[in-house]
Amino acid sequence: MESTDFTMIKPLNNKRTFEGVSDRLKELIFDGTFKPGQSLPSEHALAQSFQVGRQSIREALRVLEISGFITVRPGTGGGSVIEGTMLSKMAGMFLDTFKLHKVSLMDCMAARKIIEVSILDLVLENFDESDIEKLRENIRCARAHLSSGESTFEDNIEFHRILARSSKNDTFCIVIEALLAVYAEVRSKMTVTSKIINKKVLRIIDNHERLVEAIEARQNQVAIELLRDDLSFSEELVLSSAK
Amino acid sequence: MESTDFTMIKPLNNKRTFEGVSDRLKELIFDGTFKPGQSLPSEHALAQSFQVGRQSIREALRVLEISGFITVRPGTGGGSVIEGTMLSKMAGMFLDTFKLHKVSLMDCMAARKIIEVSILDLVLENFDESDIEKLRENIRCARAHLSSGESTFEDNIEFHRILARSSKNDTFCIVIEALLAVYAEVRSKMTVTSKIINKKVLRIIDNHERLVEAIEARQNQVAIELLRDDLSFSEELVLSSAK
DNA sequence: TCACATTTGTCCGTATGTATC
DNA sequence: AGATACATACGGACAAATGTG
Repeated sequence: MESTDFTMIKPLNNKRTFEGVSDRLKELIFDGTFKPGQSLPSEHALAQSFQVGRQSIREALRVLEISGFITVRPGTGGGSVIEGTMLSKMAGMFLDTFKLHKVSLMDCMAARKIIEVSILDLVLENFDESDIEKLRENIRCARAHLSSGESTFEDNIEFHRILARSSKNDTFCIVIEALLAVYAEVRSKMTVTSKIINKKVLRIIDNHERLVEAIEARQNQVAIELLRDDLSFSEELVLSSAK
Repeated sequence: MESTDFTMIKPLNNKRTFEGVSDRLKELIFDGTFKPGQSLPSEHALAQSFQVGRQSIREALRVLEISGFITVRPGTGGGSVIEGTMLSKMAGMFLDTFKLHKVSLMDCMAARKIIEVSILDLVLENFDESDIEKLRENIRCARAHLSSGESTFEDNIEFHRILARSSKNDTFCIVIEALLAVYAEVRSKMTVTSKIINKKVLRIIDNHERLVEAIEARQNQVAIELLRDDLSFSEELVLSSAK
């Protein structure tokens, strides 16, 4: 300790070093200094800029990585690339929360039913032709996969994603993404004989198609009933397999 | 490299070391090997157990920490304590997602209105006396804070949290927690003159009280209208201040 | 194909801050 | 107050991955 008074150049923040770094980097991403697609400086460069050790930088990057702000790749030209969306990480964390809190599947499916039906109201108010086209494309895709013997699981998930987007409300998109993650996790663990599932899958796709028609024709009540059917069917499927 | 064949003691996983560690620790928390309130072994002990360096352990712990699985405290007897809930971290990440995706406040408040009204249906089916008592206690608390000049902001947030819990559906609790985080963030940035806000706050509390009465009396339609009023009022408040 | 530079991934040794006893 | 145990942080070193000439 020399006599010169080092009146707190850093200790004024009670945060840990890596927290200060990750918070600062978050700010810079939020305010657009670093844009999606761009890369953050290398760990070494960041350590020099922030005047901290590389370990602190790494822990800060770890925070940003699992929060979904960046993806990190090794090697030349690699580094920390700023992501444009946090949706998948967000949904993943939602899933972890469900597991830790041991939320019942029944609760989750019930909530999903209620929320999706609510969303449908918004969809019926706000949809446009391109939404209908995306939904139809999804159905075509699902039929193609079905006939070639591939799984239509992802298509069915995507259908509900597109439906949520058609509401033109981003909040619902995020919420549905999270709920779908739970659904996807459960379904992915289901072992089903393809014979039985084939008939069921066809029913789901046909149901989706009728739903799209009802939406386009603005037959609100019909659409709501069809969506309820669809979700009840998924509910049954999941709850029965989960014993 | 000796001639003895090291047939993959580790490299069989393509994951990074800290990922393997954090995933394994997650499993151990999920399956109840480590229970909430308990502490993980110290970093040094973990490093020895996993046969990896401390830095890898640190990054793994960082992942678990910001995911909400553990909280870390320095000092003797400190360490990594397993948390019982990830709700606040979850809500925080939801907030980050909102910011990064630049979701409009209007969307968020609209979604909240729709979802909370949906929840009210469940509340009216499932509430019991203890829920009513908790809501009343919250209102008493809010009035006390109001008369002593303190902020009733947290009370108002808590009211909606309790309402969500009364639905007995954990999924909605999580979703509402996330939406409330967005609301809280916006409100916390609002600078309001206490004179004006006092009248508004009183109106909110009175409204909450009438809502509780309507729920208890099972006047479903009245309750729904009162909740809509309450949320519309919040919506106005937030949207006007946000320009 | 073969270096070579860059960047992340990992480990070690050491020192410091902090909370508990 | 002192000792202890722990997280926090730094710097150096080397390995592994990846793109470039």
